[in-house]
Amino acid sequence: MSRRQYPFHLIEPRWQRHWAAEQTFRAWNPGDSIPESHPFGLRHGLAGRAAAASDLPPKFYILDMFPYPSGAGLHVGHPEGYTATDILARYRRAQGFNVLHPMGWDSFGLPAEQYAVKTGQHPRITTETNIANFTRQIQSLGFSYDWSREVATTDPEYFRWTQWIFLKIYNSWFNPATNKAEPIDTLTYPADCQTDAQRRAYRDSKRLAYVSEAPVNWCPELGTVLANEEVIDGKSEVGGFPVIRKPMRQWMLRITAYAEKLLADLNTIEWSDSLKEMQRNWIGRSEGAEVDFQVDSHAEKIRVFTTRPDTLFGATYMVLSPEHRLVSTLTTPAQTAAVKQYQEFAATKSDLERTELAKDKTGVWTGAYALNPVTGGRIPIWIADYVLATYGTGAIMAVPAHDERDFEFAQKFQLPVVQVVQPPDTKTEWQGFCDEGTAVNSSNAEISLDGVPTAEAKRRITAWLESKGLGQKTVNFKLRDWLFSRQRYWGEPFPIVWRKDAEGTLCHEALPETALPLLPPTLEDYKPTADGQPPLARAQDWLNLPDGSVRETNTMPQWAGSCWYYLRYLDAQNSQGFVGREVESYWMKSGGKTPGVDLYVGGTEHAVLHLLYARFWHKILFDLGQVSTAEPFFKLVNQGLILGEDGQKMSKSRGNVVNPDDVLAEYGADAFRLYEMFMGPLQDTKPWNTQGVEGVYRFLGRVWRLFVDEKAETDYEQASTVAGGTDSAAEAARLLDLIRLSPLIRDEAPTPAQLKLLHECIRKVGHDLEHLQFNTAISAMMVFINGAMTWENRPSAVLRPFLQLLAPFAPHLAEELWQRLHQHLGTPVPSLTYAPWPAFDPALLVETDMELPVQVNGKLRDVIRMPVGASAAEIEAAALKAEKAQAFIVGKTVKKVIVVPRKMVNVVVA
RNA sequence: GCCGCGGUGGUGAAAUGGCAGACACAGGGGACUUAAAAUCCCCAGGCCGCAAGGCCGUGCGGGUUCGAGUCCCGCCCGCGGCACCA
Repeated sequence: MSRRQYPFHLIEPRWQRHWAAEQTFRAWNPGDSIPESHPFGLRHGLAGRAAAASDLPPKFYILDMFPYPSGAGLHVGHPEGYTATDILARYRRAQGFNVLHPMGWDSFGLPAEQYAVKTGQHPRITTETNIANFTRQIQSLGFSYDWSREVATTDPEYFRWTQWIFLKIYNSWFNPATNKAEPIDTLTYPADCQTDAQRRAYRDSKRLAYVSEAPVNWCPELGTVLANEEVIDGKSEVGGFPVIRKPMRQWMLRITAYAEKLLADLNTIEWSDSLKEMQRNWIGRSEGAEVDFQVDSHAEKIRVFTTRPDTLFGATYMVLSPEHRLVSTLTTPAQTAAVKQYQEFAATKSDLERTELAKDKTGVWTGAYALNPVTGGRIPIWIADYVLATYGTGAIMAVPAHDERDFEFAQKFQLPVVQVVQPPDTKTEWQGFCDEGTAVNSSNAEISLDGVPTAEAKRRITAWLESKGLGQKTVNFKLRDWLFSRQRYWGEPFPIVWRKDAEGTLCHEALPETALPLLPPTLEDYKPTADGQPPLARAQDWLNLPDGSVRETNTMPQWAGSCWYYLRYLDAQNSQGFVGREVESYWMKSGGKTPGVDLYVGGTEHAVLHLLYARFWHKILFDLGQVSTAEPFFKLVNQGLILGEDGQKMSKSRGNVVNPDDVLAEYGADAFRLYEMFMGPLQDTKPWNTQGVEGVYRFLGRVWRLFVDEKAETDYEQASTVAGGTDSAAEAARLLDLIRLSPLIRDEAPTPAQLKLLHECIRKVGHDLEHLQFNTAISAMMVFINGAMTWENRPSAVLRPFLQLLAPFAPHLAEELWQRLHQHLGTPVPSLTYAPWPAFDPALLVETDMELPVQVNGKLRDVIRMPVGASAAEIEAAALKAEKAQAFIVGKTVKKVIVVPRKMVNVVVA
């Protein structure tokens, strides 16, 4: 361990205690009574009174993605985003905003449960231990969170409202007429719903939370089902275990009802292009048409979805997915055995195998034919697993000439290929041509598309199909409804019971709101039951209610709690509702320009998980009038991954994991914060480099030495060596007392050069903070310090604003020096957090002279000094005489001279 | 395959179309020191040259422009996402 650059180990705990005692970062809600002495109140003239929303300054809501408190503790990736938001939070406070900057715990999750299965220790114990450790680690970094708003998703006082929101969703339906969610009692019933049971069945089929019996993603290793978003390449997102399809009765949330809004509203928010694109791809909107094909010699019709209705004349066969409901009806006796065998073959394939075998097309003919509605031709009906049961109608018309997959299939099974699109470039082979061109061979007695470009041909044929009642324009989405139940113990229990109705049908019923929170039962054993029921089914007393009803034994997925935590922060102590109206409106709506959370920073791993789910819940709550914005997160930034020193992803097995605690012990929180911001742009992936930490640490040391008297520093060094390792607060205070500021620091007028250096720094830091360019802001401060170190006097009027610039980045050091500076000058110490951000004065940057590069034919040849006010003609004349440029000008014809004011001169010669 | 993002010294990186490489790391040299650490000062894109200076240089090839790392066209490579979605 190298010698300490400055006593951060004494300074940092000291200021962390101070902030906690003063409640410095407490954010005030409308109606809150602000204490007499609180620096926010003093700054804004609100001390000692209750501030109405209209009295409070503009709000700024800066949010971090709250962590899952894992047993492994904090990773260096966590503080990257947290530091960025903290810097901005502190900057906005200095600018005068009412800043909300909270932290909490996404604490439901698998590891605590798996630990419980192994050891029998209740997941709550594990979770609390981990939260305590995370809290310690996060607090040691000096982040300016308002801890009074801390939430944990596992807290019954939190999840009672998660359950409450679920009930709101359960008791709503999506009204296509109003295009929004409405309470279920606005539902009107069709005429054939006469009995209570019929009405109930209809109602249950419309709810935004509904029960479905369908093939789901089952992960045997994890012992639970998973949402589509949690399955990657046929494996579980957590753990990478195989996932199979298995029919099960599960709770679903009707996110597909919001597909259009989730897509369209991406245009109203400031997220990165890549993230928006990921959500767009996941939602997967495609426009096309549904077309009905009459089955030959049969009453049935087969409906298909196609994005290329213009190729209808080229449909030479059809394919149903093996699970399609008509397969058994259509199959001829001769083909029955083969079809059955293929269905079984397809059913046993896992998702993983399905993807791996994607190359090789398989399928079986059903023996049946359909009629092409435009050509009238008899076309064979096949089943094949390249057609997915879950997309479109689960059936396609195959146009082998102009679809790659159909072409492959047709080749393999020798099915006819008919050209109906002519490529724009006549040299292009038409077979397998899938782009847009011109329709050919596409006419019958009633309609002709021949010679019509693809886009127009789509319109014409769709209109024709509609007029004939054979089909219609349709939009399809890849997005599937959200599988919302898990076979877990450590999650929110559903506030649902099951009861048999008069006819003996098992029906679900919501618990009343007064029954919330519904706590999970205490268990001895957290494993699923022997017959495969979720762990909650073990608790017989909890499960069976006196009135004969039985509780739902599934729990909600981990994503439930994170769907709305940013709303709970607004009003974390509210026991009457999930968030108060006025409070919600103040933080989410007021302020005009940026509705919702003003800045949200987190990793990219939640692109189609948390970030999609939370938008969905928010939109339901918006429709139901519970929140005042359509989108929760206005601006979102993804921090880049921090790699190990070897440039590889950090992992235990590689042994390249950097532990924040170690960095903190050696360099302190301020250096750690500064380094994570100095590494490179926030959004970039970048490798860790411990020597880079040394670099910013040295910079902080130079800041310290700019302020501190050398002699006092030596005295302190000796005393602290004698004192050894005692870390008591009293001892720390005694040692710090030995520190005196440099006598060079005086209350005297700064020189123009000193002011210029300062204001260049103010300008650059302010600009860079607005653009989240922390790395260049830090280098600007380094430039200032490198210059200031050479000064023979150190005017306080320059050092004071510098400390304000430094404060968001290295708050502990800045606070210490700020306090000392004021004491040194014998003035009262104002709050650094709420001191108004230094104003930038452009007038101080104006120079009398400037350096002007002289180019000849675009190449730099000389640099001339000119007065700032020089005219273009004067500059031109001087440039033509520039000594070093002469060699390139003399003897040539000057064709043109370009003078860019204050930038450069370019002499064009020939 | 499709979509998105990127490619600049030994390394992390800077550069509203206007002096490429700020700031830092690693490196080299020096001061201080009995010595080391720490600190302070200097050098540092490549090639040629004793030097002055010159030539080359932002993945590759073209183009626009007085001027391109930056804009346009066509490639190559890397990273991330999606992937039989009809």
